[in-house]
Amino acid sequence: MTADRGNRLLLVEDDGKLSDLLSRLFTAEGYEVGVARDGHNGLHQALTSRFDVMVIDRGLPAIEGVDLVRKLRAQGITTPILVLTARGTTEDRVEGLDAGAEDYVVKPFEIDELLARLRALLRRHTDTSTRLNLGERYLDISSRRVVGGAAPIELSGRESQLLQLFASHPTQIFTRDDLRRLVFQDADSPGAVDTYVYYLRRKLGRDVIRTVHGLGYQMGAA
Amino acid sequence: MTADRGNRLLLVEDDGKLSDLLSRLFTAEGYEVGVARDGHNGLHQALTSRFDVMVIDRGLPAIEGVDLVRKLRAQGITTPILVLTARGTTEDRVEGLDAGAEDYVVKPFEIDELLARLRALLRRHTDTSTRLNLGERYLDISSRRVVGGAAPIELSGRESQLLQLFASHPTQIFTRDDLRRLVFQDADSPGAVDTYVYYLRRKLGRDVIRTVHGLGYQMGAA
DNA sequence: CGCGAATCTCAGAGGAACCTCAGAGCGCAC
DNA sequence: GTGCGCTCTGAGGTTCCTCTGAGATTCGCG
Repeated sequence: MTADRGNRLLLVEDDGKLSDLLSRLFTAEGYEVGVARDGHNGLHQALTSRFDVMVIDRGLPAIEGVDLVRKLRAQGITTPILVLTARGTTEDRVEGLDAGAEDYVVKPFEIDELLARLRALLRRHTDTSTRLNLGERYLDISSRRVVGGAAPIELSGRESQLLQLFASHPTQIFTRDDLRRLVFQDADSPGAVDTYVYYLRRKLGRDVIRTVHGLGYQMGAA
Repeated sequence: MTADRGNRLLLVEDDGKLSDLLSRLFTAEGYEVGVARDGHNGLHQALTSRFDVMVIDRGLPAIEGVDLVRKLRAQGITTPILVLTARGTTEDRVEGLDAGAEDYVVKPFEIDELLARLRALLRRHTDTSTRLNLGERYLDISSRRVVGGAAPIELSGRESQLLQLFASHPTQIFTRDDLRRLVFQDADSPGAVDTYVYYLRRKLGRDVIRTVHGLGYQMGAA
């Protein structure tokens, strides 16, 4: 997950100076960068080569940026796309999202923000999905809800973190100490673990988490 | 464009057996079906809720089918209407169409033909570009009004922009920062986001937008 | 069965996040 | 100019989350 060595990035940007700057920046960050100067070329590269993420400028010759996104999505390409958009009207800024882009950055932008968003994009797209199986129900990580019953059940941040851990390692037995270190910030808050197990049980039913007396807790009834 | 989720269909049919059969058929076809057994009820539902298409029988108690169409059109409702009729004379047909119905099917009819005509009706009428689904209601972007409740609710420009963004991405969670960058011009107006969420909730009900504590906001009841 | 240890349950403190709303500033229409 | 509606600010009140701690309950072993 940490190893972002050699993620392949396609940059579609017509402005020479900006293109140059960005491609060097991305390279310095460890990306393998492919550059296209217009929409046609971008489309061609995207269709003939594999990329992990794309950065596309809105104002492009030949094919406009948002159209390019649309065409790519129409071709079934699901690679995450970040759109660079000039500071315009609200519609301008939102249109990229509607076309199927995952994220957008408004120019002029902070370099650090752009890089952070790229990392977030890759991370988000890497971990398989936002859903974790809970038997009958599932946990929607991004919206922190458990869905599948009559009404969705909302979880707090901690509750969600804890449940995530259990759900992604259904057979593992976690000691209180494991959980304290993995989920809870504070070095010494031994009681908090028990409390949150209790909260989850209260919200989701006693069976979600099993107590292994003397050892710790485990995902229940998997 | 994005949301392929169930077109809402209102069926007004007094004959119990036929009503039952049709509503099940439409549901199986993927429509969200509302049923009324007489003209009064049909009128009431059409005025208080939003539908994408209506199927109305001519021979109705209380208010006759064609009269119902006329009343609906008089109320400014432009939802496409398909009329079912037992009689098939030219005059009948003309009367229904004059009243404002879009299409006409004579009983006994072929199921497939009925469905095909419904699809055609929806396709033709899909000026979805100006409409965004809000569950029971919809946002008319061009007039900046939310329609479908008792009385249409007028929104200001900002309110409309914000709601548009939520409505076109019902599952996405937007951070305050996302919203600030996308909807609000000013780089730093962190409080404005909260204020406009508050305005929308005050006008449209608390549930239109969900708070995800510590993360941001999301379209409510998705 | 009886006892200590482990676990469960829950009220509440403290702080962060959020909601509510009055009002100032601005632009536009008359 | 005057009035009105829209946008955004900022302050105060409220709600929610997190974690603590203490009493009640259950567990496992002799």
